[in-house]
Amino acid sequence: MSEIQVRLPDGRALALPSGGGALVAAEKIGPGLARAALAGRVDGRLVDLRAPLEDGVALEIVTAKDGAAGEVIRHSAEHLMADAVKRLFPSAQVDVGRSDHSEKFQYDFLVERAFTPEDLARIEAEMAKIVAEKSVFQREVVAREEARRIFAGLGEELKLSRLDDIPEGESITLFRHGSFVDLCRGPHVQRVDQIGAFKLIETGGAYWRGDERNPMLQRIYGVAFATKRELDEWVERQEEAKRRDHRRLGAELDLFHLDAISPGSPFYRPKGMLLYNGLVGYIRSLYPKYGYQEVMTPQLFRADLYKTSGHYQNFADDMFRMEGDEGEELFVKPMNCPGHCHLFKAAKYSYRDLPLRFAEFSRLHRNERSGTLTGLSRVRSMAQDDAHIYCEPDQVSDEVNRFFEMMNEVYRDLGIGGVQVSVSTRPDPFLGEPADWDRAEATLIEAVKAAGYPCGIKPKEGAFYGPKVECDFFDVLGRRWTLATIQIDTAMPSSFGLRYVGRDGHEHQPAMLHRAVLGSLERFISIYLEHTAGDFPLWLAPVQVGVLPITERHVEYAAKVTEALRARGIRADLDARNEKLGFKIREAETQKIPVMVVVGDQEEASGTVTPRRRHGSKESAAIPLDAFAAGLAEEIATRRMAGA
RNA sequence: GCCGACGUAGCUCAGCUGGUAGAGCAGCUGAUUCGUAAUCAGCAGGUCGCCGGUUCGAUUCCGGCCGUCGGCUCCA
Repeated sequence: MSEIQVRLPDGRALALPSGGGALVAAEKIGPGLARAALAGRVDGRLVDLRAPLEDGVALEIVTAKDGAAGEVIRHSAEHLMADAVKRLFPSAQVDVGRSDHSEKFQYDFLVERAFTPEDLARIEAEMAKIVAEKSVFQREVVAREEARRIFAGLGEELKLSRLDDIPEGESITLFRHGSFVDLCRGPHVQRVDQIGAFKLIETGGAYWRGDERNPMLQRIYGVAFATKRELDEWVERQEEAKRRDHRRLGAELDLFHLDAISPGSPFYRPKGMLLYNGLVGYIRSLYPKYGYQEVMTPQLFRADLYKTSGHYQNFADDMFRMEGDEGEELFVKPMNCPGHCHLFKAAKYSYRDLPLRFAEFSRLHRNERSGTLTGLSRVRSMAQDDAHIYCEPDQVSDEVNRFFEMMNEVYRDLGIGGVQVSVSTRPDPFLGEPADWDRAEATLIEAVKAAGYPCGIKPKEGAFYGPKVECDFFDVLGRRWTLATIQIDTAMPSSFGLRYVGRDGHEHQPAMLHRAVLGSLERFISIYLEHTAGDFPLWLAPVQVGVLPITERHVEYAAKVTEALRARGIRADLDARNEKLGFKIREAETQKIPVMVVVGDQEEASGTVTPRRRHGSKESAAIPLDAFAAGLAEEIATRRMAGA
C-alpha cells in the first residue's frame, strides 16, 4: 500500500494514504480543523476536500476564516438552490451555475413558466429546510456512460448536452448531497449546514449557453456567506448603493433627468450642465499640455464614410439612419474616429507633424437596444472626451505613456485612485490581419509594463478594429468600472488609406490610437456621482458656496457677500428664504454644497463671513470677506481636494 | 431585441376581494426674525402611463402599446 507526502504551510510534511484528499489531511492534523474544513488549496488553486491529492504538493486547508471560503460556500449554495428548485418544481431541468463565485451565485433552469418573487421566497424557505437536514456532500468520479445514464434517467437533457462538452479523457465528477446529484467539478463544503447564511436576490431570463438565438432559461441569483454577519454587511452595501444611485442623486441634486419623450437621452438642467461643462472644460484645459488639438467634425455623414470604416458592416442597425435628397443615405455619427481619419486625409502630413492628436467633444448618438438603456450609464445620446492619435509606429509606446500621465493627473484631481490596467485581446469577429493584431497586443502589453503597471489580460474583449488598454477603478463600494482606455486601430489606417511622408521621403501608414480618459461623459457622471455620493470636489461642484443669512435683515449684506464671491468667479448662491439657519444648513448639506458661509450681525458689523465646510464641525471663526474669497479662489484654481 | 417586475400629485409612497383617490416632502400664502442638519398654520396640486375590452360602473380585472427597473444579449 503506497503513501503520498504533502507539505503543510508550516513546512511540515504529512503522510497520507494514496488517494487521500485534503479532508484526510485535515483529519490527521486535528479534529477541529477537520470539522471546519471547507476546501483545500494546492498551488493557489482551490481543490475539493475529497479529491485525491498528488504526491509532493503543498497543501493548505481552507476554513471559514479564509478569504476564499465564500467562493466554496457560494458554489455549494448553488447545489442547495438547485435541489430546492427540483423539490418544488420536479419538471424543471437544471442547467449550470456560475464559474466565478467571487460575488454571487446563480443557476439556470428550464421551466414552463418564469419564477415569481413568491417562488423565490418558497425556494429560499425550502433551502433552509434542506440545510436543517445537514446532508453531506459526496464526490464521485464516474464513467461517461454512467453519467449519461444517471442524467438521462432524471430527464436532465440540458445536463446531457453539458456532459458532451467535457472533452474525452477528462474525468467526470458528480457531487451528491441528500438525493440531489449534479455534474460538477467542485469544490464543495462537507455538509450543507456549513452554508451559514444565504439570500436569493432576483430572477431573470438568460439565454441557453449565452446565445440570443437559443431559448431563454430562468436564472436565479443569490448570495451566500459563512456567517449571518457577512450577509448583513452585504445587505447594507446594497442599501448604500441604492442611496447613491445616480438617477436618485441626479434628481435630488437637480442635475439631470430622463424622459420618455426621448428614451436614453439625458436632459441636463443648469446644475448638471455646470458639472458637464466643468468636466469638459477641465479636460480641455489639459490639452495644450499633452499636445492635443481640438477639432469638430460633422454630425451627419454619408454612408460611404462608415462603409470605409467598417461600422456600416458591423453596426448599421445601431446607428440612426436618415435620408437626404434623392434617397441619399445619411447616418447620425455614433463615434468620431472615421471623421478624424477623414480629417487626417484632407491634408498632407509628414513625420514632422506626428504625433497628431485630434480631440473632440461632439455629441454622439447610438441606437442602443431598448432593453440595454439604464440611467446615464447606458444612453443613446452621449459625448466622450475623445481623441485619436496618428503617429509613427515606433511612437506608440510613448503615446501610451503620455496617455497614462494625463490619466494620472485627471484622476488625482478627481480623487479617483487604485487603477488596475489590462489589455483586451482580439475578439471574434475582427478586422485587419492577425499578425498586426499580435504585434499590436504585444506593443500594448509592453507599453503598460513599461509605464509601471501590472498588466492584466481580458481575453477576446478587444474592439473589432484593435486591442485595447483598459483602466479599471474600484469605487468606494468596491464595484469595478472601466474608465480610461487607449486602443490601437489595426484597421482604419489601411481602410482609409492614411499616409504620411517619412524621413526617407516615402509614404508610410501611420499608427492610429483611440483614447478617452473619462470615456463617455454620461457614464462617467453616473459612476462619479455614485462614487462621491454627490460630494464633488470644490472646483467641480455646481454650487461652490452657499451664502446663508441668519435673518431677513442680513439678506442685504449676504447679497453683497454673494456678489463679491461671484466677482472672483466663484459659484455662490444666496439662500434668502425666510427660514432658520439650521434649516438652511441642512438644505445646503443635502445639496452637497462644499462651503457654506454664515452671515449675521457680527459678520455684517465687521465685514466678515463665518465659513462652514460640508459635513464640517460647528466650530468656526469669522474671517474677513476678502481674505476668505481670495483663499477660496486659490483653492478652486489649484483644484485642491478636500482634506488636502 | 428577449425574460420578469413595476408605472397613482414635482418627489417618495398608501389605496382589502371593482363603487371616479390619500399622506409626507417640495410648491404657494401668512405668521415667526431665529447663530450651525427640518419653526408653525393655511392653501393649492392627480385625464391613477396610453389605447382598447369585460362590466350598470375600471386606478383596481383582461389584452395591446409606451416607458422605467433588474437580468440576458449587445456595448464601435
